Amino acid sequence: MIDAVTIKEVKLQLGELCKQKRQSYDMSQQDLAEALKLSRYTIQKFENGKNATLDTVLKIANHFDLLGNLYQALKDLEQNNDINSLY
Amino acid sequence: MIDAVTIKEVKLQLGELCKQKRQSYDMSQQDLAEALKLSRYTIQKFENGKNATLDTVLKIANHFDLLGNLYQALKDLEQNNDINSLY
DNA sequence: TCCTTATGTTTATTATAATACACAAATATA
DNA sequence: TATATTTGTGTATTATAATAAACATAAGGA
Repeated sequence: MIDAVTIKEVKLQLGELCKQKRQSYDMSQQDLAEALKLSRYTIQKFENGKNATLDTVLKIANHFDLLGNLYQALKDLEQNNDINSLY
Repeated sequence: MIDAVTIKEVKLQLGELCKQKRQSYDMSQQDLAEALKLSRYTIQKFENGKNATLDTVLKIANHFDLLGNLYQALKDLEQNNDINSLY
């Protein structure tokens, strides 16, 4: 029996990923905020799993070069090929 | 030379995926809105590529059973294993 | 220890996503 | 054709994400 993943868990994981990617580029929250023309508070809240807008999430994803992969994954899903079915 | 995917394109693709999944379940925008306790206008705007909140996107993803895959993909990315590197 | 930097948190304000209507225009369905 | 259903759009209001500024608290380096 596998526990269902919750929306809250996904948001926390998104924040964790942002933090980890940001640190891997040796950037502070302030650095990332300035690079994306967002406020540090927006980054701060996102990294701690709070709600955000799609634009904010995608700006961050784009900065870490994840937009192409995301787009392709969405295309695959549309053709009823979920990620797992590719193996 | 590959054109970079834009944030706008990702939002449009997200909307398309929502529409396609919704129709595959024979649901109207109204049906989906009621199931998720969102307004039809929110679904309408999302399907047409407008900005939305993370909560809205994840509610929709959850309804179409995509949350687990998304969570795992995020976990993989955190370990520097992007989707492509799995092949 | 002092000084700098990064992060967490608050308050107030602004911008905008979400809601709740209504109504028109398509798109089926009988 | 009619009729019903779905979708697109408009307007006003509400809820909340984003901003801006300040301040506290680490945590790290000189």
